[in-house]
Amino acid sequence: MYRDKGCAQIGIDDVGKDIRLCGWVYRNRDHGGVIFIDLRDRTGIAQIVFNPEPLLTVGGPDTQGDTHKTARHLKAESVIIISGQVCRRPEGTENHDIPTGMVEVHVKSLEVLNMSDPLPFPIDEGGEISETLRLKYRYLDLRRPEMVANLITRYKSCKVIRDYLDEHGFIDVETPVLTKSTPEGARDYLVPSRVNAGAFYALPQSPQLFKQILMIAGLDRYYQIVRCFRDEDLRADRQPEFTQVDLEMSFVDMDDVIGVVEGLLKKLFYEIKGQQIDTPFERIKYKDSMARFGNDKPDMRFGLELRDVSGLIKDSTFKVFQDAIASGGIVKGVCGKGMASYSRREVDILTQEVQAMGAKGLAWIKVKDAFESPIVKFFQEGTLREMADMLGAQPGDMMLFVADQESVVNDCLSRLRLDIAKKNGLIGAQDNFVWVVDFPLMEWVPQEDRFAALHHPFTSPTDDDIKAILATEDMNNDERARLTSKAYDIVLNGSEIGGGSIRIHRSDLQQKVLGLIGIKAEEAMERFGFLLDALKYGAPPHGGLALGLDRLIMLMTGAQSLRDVIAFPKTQKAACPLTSAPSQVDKTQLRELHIRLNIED
RNA sequence: GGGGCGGUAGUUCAGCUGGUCAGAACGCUGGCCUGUCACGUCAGAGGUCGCGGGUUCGAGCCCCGUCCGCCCCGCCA
Repeated sequence: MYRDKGCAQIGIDDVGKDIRLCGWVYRNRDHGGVIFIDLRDRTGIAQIVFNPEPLLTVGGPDTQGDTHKTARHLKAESVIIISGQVCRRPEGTENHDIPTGMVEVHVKSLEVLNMSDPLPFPIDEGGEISETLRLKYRYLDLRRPEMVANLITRYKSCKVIRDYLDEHGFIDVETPVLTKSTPEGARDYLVPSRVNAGAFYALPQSPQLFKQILMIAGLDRYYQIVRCFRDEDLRADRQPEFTQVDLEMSFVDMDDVIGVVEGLLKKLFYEIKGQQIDTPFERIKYKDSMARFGNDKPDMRFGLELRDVSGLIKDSTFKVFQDAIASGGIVKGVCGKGMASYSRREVDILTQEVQAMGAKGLAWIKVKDAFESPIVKFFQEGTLREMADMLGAQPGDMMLFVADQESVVNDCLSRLRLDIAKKNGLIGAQDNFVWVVDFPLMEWVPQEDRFAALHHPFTSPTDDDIKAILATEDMNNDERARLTSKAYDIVLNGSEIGGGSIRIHRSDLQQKVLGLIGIKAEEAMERFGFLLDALKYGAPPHGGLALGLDRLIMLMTGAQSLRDVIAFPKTQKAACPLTSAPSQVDKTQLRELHIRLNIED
């Protein structure tokens, strides 16, 4: 062993002991005589001291002189090993900002294990560094204490999760990374097969089908902390490869899965953040979430709920609202808390924002002593008062309305609602977990001119809907749109952190549901016939859920980006600045894979 | 695929209406300093203004194209 302890593991109990430490030179303070160096490793920082005169307790003044000279010229991030005596710091020189601030090590010998070149960017400051540079020199970036802390939080969270699931009878089973293209869902990452000319593996978007197969195999309870891949464009909270806490259980219904996951999150937040969260979590129906918050991941830490005023304004003479309703749309509003003082210009900016989301415009009515707006003349005084009541608007607020098709209205107002809350500091400090339940089974996708599964094609309908589906030959569009699934999403502070469902475990029902979303029997057999076959041989009722680990850790650490909780993340173009992946490959490799490139200029 | 913002010293940035605009801070190099902890202090070095083209007497600044990064829409649970 090179060392006796980690840098931050020395303390008042070690005073008087001789000790060896290794680490990186974090900061070097040369006072001409005495030299202080902050020595850093994963555990933290220790102050080591070089005195110009040899300590009385040790011999060799000549070596001491050399040591002092070497210490003076140590460059930042050089790796050194020292031995010396742990001493209590002199009265008045303690540093209460660091855990080891009561002590310091008086160095007797110093060896430079590896001198560092000048750094491409400073790692000892809080200042923002270009992310490309950070990713290119990720090994330096990861030395920063906050990055170390994030990775440690991530590791500890995984350990808590594994321990919890182990205690609840789950076993970790690995599933293939080279697998088959997934039905529905996102674009697959493909891997060409050398030995099967023209054939491709796909990287899994999730182990969905495998975990169902494991249930059919009788594994009873499975989990995996597993890498998943989706070849879609990125966002701050989206990476091309990401990690899921994937779990599946047999002989369960929705409440069982929800119970296990609530227990998991409760334990996780307690162990990692010391935070007590109350279970069971609130549940909200999809339909209600859309109505009250305009999306299926409601941030319920604040009010400002959306209200449908279509009924109220029936008799108004405001043509914009009338036209929207006449063409099948609705009018909804949200309360702009404290925004009655907004200037024309500020309102214009809001208008542009909703227009960017697809709305034709934004109607506003300021609530002051009277109602103020170019459009008040179209409404009865009583109607205006009722609007204000519905929206909870007080004097000083501004009512904001969008009139359009329901989806556009919800889209615009849900974002507007979040904006208003952020700008006005209305977001409560208490974490809010909520289950969104009763999702539609399928939805109409205009671009593809068909229905598609909202969750995925293996999601079970509710018991009533199962009966209805099995009892009829076919269903019309209205009937299909009304089907409800046993799917559930877990939402934390307006971010979806996971989702799952009870699966279909009967072959006949699965066939019918596939039919309803327009997947033909032949196509189904070709793409996931193995699952359909498996359902015929004694598949137990089962269901599960997957948590997005990266996003969860991001929320728990307060990181601004997923990239800050992933050791080696990719840029928005899915590139890795450290390794320069993806990159071109040798022609020979392509030939072996039976691939010829066809790149347009 | 579309929209927005950005790219100037090793780093973070400033650079006005095109004309002392090649600048600051930190870092780096060398010196001084025995109790600092973002030590202090003196001196010095350091630039293809992302890249290509254009307008102009003159471009870091204006125009066109392009590359890269970030945020958002589409896409994606």
